[in-house]
Formats: sequence, structure tokens, C-alpha cells
Amino acid sequence: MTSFLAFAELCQKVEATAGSLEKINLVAAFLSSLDEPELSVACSYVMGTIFPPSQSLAMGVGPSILYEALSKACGCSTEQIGEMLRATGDPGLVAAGVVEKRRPIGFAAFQESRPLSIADVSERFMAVARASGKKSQDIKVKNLQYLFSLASPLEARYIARLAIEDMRIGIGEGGMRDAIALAFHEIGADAERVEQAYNLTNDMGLVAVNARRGTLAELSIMIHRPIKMMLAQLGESIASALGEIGTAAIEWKYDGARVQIHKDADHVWIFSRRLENVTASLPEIVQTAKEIRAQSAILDGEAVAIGKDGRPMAFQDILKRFRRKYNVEKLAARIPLRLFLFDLIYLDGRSVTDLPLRERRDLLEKIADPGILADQVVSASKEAAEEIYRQALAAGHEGIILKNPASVYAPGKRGKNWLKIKPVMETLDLVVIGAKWGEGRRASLLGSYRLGCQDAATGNLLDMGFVATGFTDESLAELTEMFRELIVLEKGMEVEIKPAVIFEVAYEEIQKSPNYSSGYALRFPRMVAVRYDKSLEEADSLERVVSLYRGQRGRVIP
DNA sequence: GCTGCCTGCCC
DNA sequence: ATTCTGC
DNA sequence: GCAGAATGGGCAGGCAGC
Repeated sequence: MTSFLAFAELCQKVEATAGSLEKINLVAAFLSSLDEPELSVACSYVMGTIFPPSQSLAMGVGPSILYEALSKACGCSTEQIGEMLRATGDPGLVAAGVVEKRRPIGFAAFQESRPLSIADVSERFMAVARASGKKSQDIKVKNLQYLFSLASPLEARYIARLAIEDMRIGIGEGGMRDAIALAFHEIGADAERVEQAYNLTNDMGLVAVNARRGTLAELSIMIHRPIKMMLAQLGESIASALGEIGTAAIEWKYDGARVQIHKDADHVWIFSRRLENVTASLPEIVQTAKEIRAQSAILDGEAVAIGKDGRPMAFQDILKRFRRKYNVEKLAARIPLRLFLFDLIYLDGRSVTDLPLRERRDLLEKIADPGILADQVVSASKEAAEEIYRQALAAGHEGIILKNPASVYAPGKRGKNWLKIKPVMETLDLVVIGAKWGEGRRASLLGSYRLGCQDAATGNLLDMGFVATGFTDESLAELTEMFRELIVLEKGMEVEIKPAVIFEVAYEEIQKSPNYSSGYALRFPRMVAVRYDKSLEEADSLERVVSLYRGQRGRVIP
């Protein structure tokens, strides 16, 4: 039985190591020392996941519950915790610091308590996840409290990060893949096989156990078990994408939500991008899938809300359908979803991932009606691609995807065989009116900035959300120093800033917002330039935001 | 029973 | 989702 | 070029507090 302290020490070493090969060596050596149940748990934990998606369990713990548990376990105030968080930018260090100052527990109690094992922690996490109903928050808190009251500072550091499933030690799916391959290579594991097994099961613990037993090959595609979806990479331009791919299969990039449909006779399951089972929310997609002319199949596509005018509804409307549990039929009538299938993964008992796209498409066309297929044009012509792009945007969608017709279906891969092309939107010049202190690599830096537009009628600034990407580490440090002098108010992790600086901000779309005073917010905002040359009065107005909002759907490329 | 906060997950 | 960064 | 980290808006559901 391995102690949790050993796991925590591993995490500490991995976190402190810069080189990825060295990290992988450390993890691999640790994995080799574990028994089977521990191995399964440790693999998930190192990556910062507690439960594989197949278990349909969630911790239900975020910062709020974590800090409540910490304050109760150690007898400190939430204010103290807030201060430590601002100073360290790391929930793990907060936990370690708080546990260190924990009121000492009685000597007898200390003597009796065994050191925490990996299994102990895993049991408590299970109890946390299972708690539901009245008083469930208390149960979650009490279980975490128990762990923190027994933990050393180092253990607490990683219990805290695990509880919110955010490890940040530099090992993700790729690192764990390599570590498992290294730990069990003598039994026939290699990175390729490990990755494949993971992409087909989405459960790293299961993969590790099978790697150790030498049974990786047994993890194969099965109906009802979702597999990782193939993803598109951002292409630079239509011309460069055609240059890479040559003759390409060109499809619209729909503004919808990805669905993976499993059909077995009359049974249908639908999985989302994160491989959640969303079948119950999407009855009309289930119905549509039943009409597929195959005994069994796994299909890939996009669910899109289409309004009465035949045009796509706002993405926000699609969100009202996904994961809905109540009033499903009522919402389905108001926000009907249409299915656009673009790929086939499995057909009548056999995986077709190894077939080239063009053959998968041929099979797909045989089993599905044209009405539920994404249109596809195979062409090497830049003009043809540009015309499809224009049509997609005019129809209110995001752009196009160019696919290599000779490529296999690569689960979980984001590669050059699928390239997405999206328009660059206009930018807005917005006033920085607030900020939030960052965490992790952005500890003690302002890591996120609140933006406002001018309200010409009143002369007030109205906020329209935050921007937190587009900064280099260097620019973030400079901006923090500059804004430090402009802070007018601090509360918690947020600060209010004297309006003086203008950010030029790019975005994909303007959305209606119930959360910001302007009534609008940006979808995927990113900072593209600090406009030192612009004065406050030159910031964009709400009027301009509204006019861009009205004109953005069905946009025409000049 | 209503409201607001928290969490997880869609992009 | 987007973006930056270290390897 | 890949993998990891740090961060965005908005929705439903679940729960707590009133």
C-alpha cells in the first residue's frame, strides 16, 4: 500500500522539474512501484482528473467548497485564505500554508492516525463525489476537512489541487502516455499503442492497468463507449490550406455543438465533445439517428439550432438544449436541432477509422439521407473554396473546414488533416476598467482585464466582459506595473482600475449578455494591442457595439 | 417557492 | 474556445 | 510542432438561504 505522501513527493519533484523527459522518467519510475488499483488511481491523479468520464461522477468541488473545507479544518478565516491566494496565486500553496499553521491536534489522536494512503484519499474523494441532496455540500466539506486535518503541508498541497482537479505539474495526457509507455515497455507498451488505447477508452487508469498486463490491444472501439473526437487545426488561409492538402474535402464549419452518435439496432446514445452522455437532452437527434440504415454505427457530426427562417440560431440557444433535463420537449419545439453528419467511425461491427476519409464518406452517404449530411465538395480550386466560404458565412456559420480526403480518422488528434478557416473579425477599442489577480504562472500579476465601452448618452463606461489572452508574459508584467498605480479599489481577487488605458480587442462574435451592464459581451476575446495612442473619448461606443452585433450574422466577405 | 451562488461543460 | 511558451 | 497552462462567455442543474 503506497502512502499519499509518496504520491505528493512525486508531484513535488515533477512540478519542480522543467524538462519533460525528466518529468516522464520520474512518473514512470513511480508507476512501476504501484499495485494495480493504485496504478489506476495514480495515473488519473497525476493528470489532475479524479474520475474517467465513463464513471459519470463529478467532484462538485470548486474553489468555494475547497476554501470552506480548508478554513474549517485549520481554523482560519476566509479572509486569510483570500490574502494567501492573492500572494501565492496557488490553491495548493494556500492549502499547504494553512495546514502548516493548523491548530495542533491532540497527541493521542495524532498517534492513532495512520499516514494517508492513496486509497484513503481516493475513498474520500469518492464520498465527496457521491454526496447529493440536502446537506450534500456539508458532506463534501467534511470529507475534505478530514483529509486536511490528517495531511502534512505537502500532502495538503496536492489534495487541494486534486479536489478542484487542477494539478498544474506539467503532466497531461501526452506526458502520462509517455510515462506509461516507459514504465511498461518491456511488456510491449509503446507511446503509439498507449495513445491509441487512451483515445478509444478515455480512461488513463484503465490504459495503464492494461499496459502492465500486456493487454492494450484488447481496448478497442465498442458501441456505447465514446471515443475521442478528431479535431481541426486553425489554418492560416484558404490558399495555404490548399497548399498543404492539395485536393481537399471542403465542408462548412457549423456554429453548433459536436455530437458522436452510437447506434445499435434501435438503441441510440449521443456523446458530447467531452464524451458526456447527452442522449436524454436531444430526442430529435435520437429519432434521426434511428433512421440510419445500419445495424450498428458510430457517427460524427454537428448539432445545429435552425430557426424558422432556416438560419442558424445563436449559439446561446444551443446551450439551452445541451444537458437539459427538464422541459426537454418544450425546448426542442422552440429550439429545434438539426444534425449534420460528416464522418463515420464504425459500421456494422467494424471500425472504419483506418479507411481514408473519402471511403468513409462514401459509406456514410450510403447509410444516411442527404438531409442529415454536411455538404462536402472535393476540390483543389481556391476559387471554389472561397465561394463555399462565402456561402457558409452568408448562411451565418463560422467558416469552412478543409480535410485531407486520404486521411484516416485519428481519434483525439488535432492535426493538419483537418484545417479550419475562420474570418478575422473587426476589433474594438475598449477601456480597461478593472482586473483580476492571476494564478499559477500569472501569480501576483493582473491576469485578466475588465473592459468597458462608452455610453454616449450618459458619458458612463459600461462593462462588457474580460480579456485574458493575447498577452506575452513580458507584456503582462509591464501592464501589471502600469495598472498598479491606477487601482482605485480592491476586493478579493478583483480590482477596480481608473479608466485611462485602451485595449484593442479581437473577438469571434458579439453576444447578448445578461451579466454585463452594456448588455453585450465578446465571444473569445483576445488583446491585440495596447492603444497608448488613443484617448478615453476615442474608445468604442455602445452604439457601435450594437450596430456590429446587428450586422455580424450572415456577414459578407468583400 | 424564489433567488443567487457554485460547478461543470458547451463553444 | 484562444493564445503563449518551453522543450 | 506538440503539449501544457492560463484564461474568455453563457447555459442548466443543484443546492443553500431566506
